Amino acid sequence: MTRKIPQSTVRRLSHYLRSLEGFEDEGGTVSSEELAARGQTTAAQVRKDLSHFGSFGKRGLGYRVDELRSRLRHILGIDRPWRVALVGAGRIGRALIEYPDFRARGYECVAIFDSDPDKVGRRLGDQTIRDAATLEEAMEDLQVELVILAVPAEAAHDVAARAVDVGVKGILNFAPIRLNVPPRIPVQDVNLVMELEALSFAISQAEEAG
Amino acid sequence: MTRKIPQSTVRRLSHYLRSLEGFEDEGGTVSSEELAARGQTTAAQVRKDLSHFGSFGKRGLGYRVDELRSRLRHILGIDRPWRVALVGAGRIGRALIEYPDFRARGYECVAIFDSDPDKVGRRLGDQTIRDAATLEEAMEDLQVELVILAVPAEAAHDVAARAVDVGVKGILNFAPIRLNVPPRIPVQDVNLVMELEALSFAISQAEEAG
DNA sequence: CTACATTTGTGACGAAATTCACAAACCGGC
DNA sequence: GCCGGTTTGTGAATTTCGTCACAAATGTAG
Ligand SMILES: NC(=O)c1ccc[n+]([C@@H]2O[C@H](COP(=O)([O-])OP(=O)(O)OC[C@H]3O[C@@H](n4cnc5c(N)ncnc54)[C@H](O)[C@@H]3O)[C@@H](O)[C@H]2O)c1
Ligand SMILES: NC(=O)c1ccc[n+]([C@@H]2O[C@H](COP(=O)([O-])OP(=O)(O)OC[C@H]3O[C@@H](n4cnc5c(N)ncnc54)[C@H](O)[C@@H]3O)[C@@H](O)[C@H]2O)c1
Repeated sequence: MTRKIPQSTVRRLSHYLRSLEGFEDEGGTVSSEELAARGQTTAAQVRKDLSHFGSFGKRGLGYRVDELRSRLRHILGIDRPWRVALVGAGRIGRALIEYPDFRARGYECVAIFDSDPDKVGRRLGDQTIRDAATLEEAMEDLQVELVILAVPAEAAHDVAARAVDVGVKGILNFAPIRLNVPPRIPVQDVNLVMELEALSFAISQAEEAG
Repeated sequence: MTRKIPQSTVRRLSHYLRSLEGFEDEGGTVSSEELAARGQTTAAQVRKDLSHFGSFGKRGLGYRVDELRSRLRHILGIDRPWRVALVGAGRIGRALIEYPDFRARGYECVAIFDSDPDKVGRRLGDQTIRDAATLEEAMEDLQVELVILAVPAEAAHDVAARAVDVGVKGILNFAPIRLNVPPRIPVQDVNLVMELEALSFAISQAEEAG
């Protein structure tokens, strides 16, 4: 039933969950058709995506909103809190850590690290910025599971390796390089330059076609 | 030759370009094998990706680094500058606008807008923040082509529609909603919550498998 | 010029993802 | 309890994407 799930399916599951959160009628039901209309996909796709994980939903009726929501939360692994650390309290790091939606989804920031002596000791959000030299000790103590990596590219490899050494389970990487970590550690890359390039590609493509 | 290009191909092209920029030997050549080793793909994939756009490269030798680089720039549409406006000078907007890599790649910020009277008139980067009420007029005057949309979700639809009305060609959208713009306007969504969810999904999945 | 070592470009093939289509399940009404 | 209207769940068909394998092209050495 649940084997190799396409990455595109995972993204759609996130979309479905977001759609469901915009629903008032908690006890009500929703059909694959309605769900498809909100994301931009098809009813068949919705059903196929969900069927990878079991068959909740009643024929002739649809899916119960509250049940589907908690199922999706479970599937995405956010039916429990995650202990997150931010490394790199620079521009992007500060923006992220003050973003309330992460915590609302269960991602709880339990530590912030930076190597800049001017930043160490300052407050950011509800944390005091720690010296990056204490990263191993603190991450183990605090049982950090996820790292948001927002340091310059030169430092990213080193930080990632150290975090993995002390048992971190996954990395959200903003540095524009491919991290060299063991394959068992999932790494999610965010590369905003690439997103802009995808945009200008799409535009240029359309212009050429006329 | 050039028909419907997979999104995954576009992302790989960005990677190839980044790899090439790390090359010293400008006049030298690079093989699909070498290029594949730097991204995590195969030599055949590299050749297939490039073949969608023509056949540059010499058999028995490889691709000339400088030529391939300029070809990729052309394909991605970054062989010319793009006129970009930021709307929403909040946390994420400020982080982005001070990020030097955008300009280095040809994305030039020509205007910044915000609706908050406290922010209007302040400097940010090399720009003065403009009143969002003047968005239409200023965008037309400045011939803005791309918009980086970093406003709260409630405001995003409105801003997007207004930008499209005055001729903007594409949108990089950070608001966690699906914009309702005409299909001819490419929209690239960046949703960081979804990236974290993909991470926790991957981890949970691995744990269940044992 | 010929033999040889490379590496591209691409058609054929295979794998993966999406769409189709329909039997099975369910609800409400009577 | 049965009928009619719905909607799911899923094998099969289709489309899209990635890999393979090899002929054609190029450079080099002798
Ligand atoms: N700012 C953006 O909009 C943006 C966009 C895309 C990608 N990025 C990437 O995100 C990363 C951070 O970018 P930024 O703009 O926030 O840079 P920044 O210079 O503002 O912040 C980097 C922070 O990391 C700290 N740091 C450096 N080495 C460290 C180490 N070894 N351990 C702990 N902390 C360390 C620095 O002191 C600094 O506070 C970079 O890799 C950049 O390429 C940034
Ligand atoms: N901060 C993050 O890390 C982060 C991460 C992911 C997504 N986002 C998304 O990015 C968007 C911005 O987030 P943020 O954290 O920067 O919020 P923010 O509140 O710090 O900034 C939003 C800015 O937009 C301005 N604004 C509001 N309405 C406007 C309008 N109609 N026209 C022009 N400007 C307007 C506000 O004055 C404010 O300066 C949100 O949609 C958020 O969900 C933010």
